[in-house]
Formats: sequence, structure tokens, C-alpha cells
Amino acid sequence: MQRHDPLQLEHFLPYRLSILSNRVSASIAREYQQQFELSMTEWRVMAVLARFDGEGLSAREVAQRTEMDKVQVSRALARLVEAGRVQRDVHGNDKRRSVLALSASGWAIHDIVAPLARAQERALLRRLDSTEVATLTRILDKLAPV
Amino acid sequence: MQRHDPLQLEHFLPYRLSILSNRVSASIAREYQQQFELSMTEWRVMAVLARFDGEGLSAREVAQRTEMDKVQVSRALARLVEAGRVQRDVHGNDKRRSVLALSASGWAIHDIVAPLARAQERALLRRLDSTEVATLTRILDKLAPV
DNA sequence: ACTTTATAGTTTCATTTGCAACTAATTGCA
DNA sequence: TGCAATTAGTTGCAAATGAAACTATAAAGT
Repeated sequence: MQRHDPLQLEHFLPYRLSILSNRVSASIAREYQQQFELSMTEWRVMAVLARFDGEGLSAREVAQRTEMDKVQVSRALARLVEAGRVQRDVHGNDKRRSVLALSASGWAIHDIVAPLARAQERALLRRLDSTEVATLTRILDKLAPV
Repeated sequence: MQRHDPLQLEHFLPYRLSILSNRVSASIAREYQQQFELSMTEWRVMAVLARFDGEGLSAREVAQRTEMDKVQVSRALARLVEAGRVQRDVHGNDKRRSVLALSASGWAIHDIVAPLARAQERALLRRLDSTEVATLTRILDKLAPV
């Protein structure tokens, strides 16, 4: 007489995705959290600044790229600038905008953390065969287009 | 002369997983947040209690199943009990443990939210063909075994 | 030019979180 | 037994977060 129909969590995609994503992010975060006193949000901002180096991103653009909200980005940047890891200038034609870039010390951290992150990714992907990796990429393209 | 090697975020698995998972969870959360004044953590706890109905789960077991930490679970439970959505009893043989179950009003909410969550999942999976769905399941089994 | 409207980013405040310390009950072991 | 070590769950405090209000600048409309 089955009045309720609970989610079979172990087969429910949003639940499984969330668990996987949390585990993966946490395992990467463990690598840099204490060692560099770097929060996950700070690392994400740094990764975006590294990726789009030379483009002089504004805070808003960082927020778009990271899919974090602008307040979070503003605060992460404040800490990063304070710690001397990010250089912040004012845009020439628009004094509201900042022009952001990693500093030398930011790059030094980046050059240690990025390979660690990549190693974690490789460790994960090693568990899949090449067909699965290809399909996963296609799936992500379909489900979370950039 | 390539001194730095930034992550290609748009192809970096942990980044893409995190974005996908956040989008999916947020889109489900939107359905119940205001309507029931239910936080995501509260809903997760309810979903687990529903799924393992009749087993009289303790808070610790809920924490394990949700992969949330015990503090988060303790507080979510406090709110749920307060709101009359979860019934909490004391275990017969071990007075430290609580024995948890959804109340009638908790089930009523569950019976509305669970179908909404399932609908969101279907909407997502609809974008994949059946091979992709099968592969995704296999991938999740490999990467985030339960 | 002048006034409204929009945008970039920061700050404020209430809420949520995360860690460590704590209480209470149970178990292990001398 | 009896006392140390574990375990279940809660609480206190500092830090992180999110929504809305705010400041400063720029763009658009008249």
C-alpha cells in the first residue's frame, strides 16, 4: 500500500553528484588549506586569475568565471590583496573596475598548488577507462555547458 | 618559455563537477526553500530519514548517510524537531542515541518535495541519451562508491 | 548639461558554518 | 567491580556566508 515514495538516494543523481564533488574538492583543498592558509574560495579566484592571465580581469569577471557571487569574490580578493598574493589596480577608463593579477608570490603558490590539483584529477580519472573519460566529458558538456 | 601552467578550468574535472553539482542542488533547493522554509541540510536529513524509514536511525547514522558532519546534522535535527517535522525518541538500550523518524507533517512535506526533486533529475537526464546515462551511473559507482 | 538609471565593488547585519570543548552515557580492561 | 577510554550528541565561539543597503563611478535619456 506504498503511501510514500522516498528517493533512492544511492541512485539519485543530484545526491551522488554532490557527494562526489564534495569529496573531490575536499581532497584538493586538504593539499593547500593549512600549508598556505588558503581557503577554497581564495584558491578558485587565484586559479581564474592564473587561467586568464594578461586579461586584467575585474572582480565581476572573476565572479562570473568562478560562479561565485560578487560579495564572496570581493572578500576573497580583499584577503588575497592583503596577503600580497594578488595585485589590484584601477582600470584606466573606468575607475569603478579593478584590474586584477597574481603577484609574484601569488604565482609561486599557484605553481605549487596547480600541479597538486592536477595530480588529484589524474588520480581520479585513472579509475576510469578511456571510453568512460570521453563520455564523462561529453556528459559534462551537455549538463553544465560553459 | 611557458613558466606557468594554469589549470584549464573549463576542462578541469573537479571544477566542472563542482559547478554542475551546485547548479543542480540549487535548482532543486529553489523548489522548497521558501515554500516550506526548509534549508538544504534539513531536506537532506529528511530525505535520509524517509529512505531508511523504519530503521530508527540515530543522528550519527544520518550524518554518515548524508556525508554531513555531526554538528550540522545536530542543528538541522534541532530545527526539524522544533518544527514538528521529525520525531526524536531515545534509544532503549543506549540513552545517548536518538531514534529518529519523520512525523506526519514531515512526511507530508516529503511527499511533495520528493517528486519535485525527481522531476528535476528527469529534466537533467533527459539531455543525455541512454548510453550516456548508463555510463554516468557506472562512472559514479567507480568514483564515488557508496 | 542634468537627471535618472545602471554597474562595480564594499560594507553591514543576521544567519550559518566548523572546530574544539563539553556533557552524558557506554564500553573496555585491569 | 572501578577507572580510563570511546562514543552520541550539544554548545560556544570565531570565521564564513548571503541578502540588502550603500558608495562611487559611468552610461543613457531628455
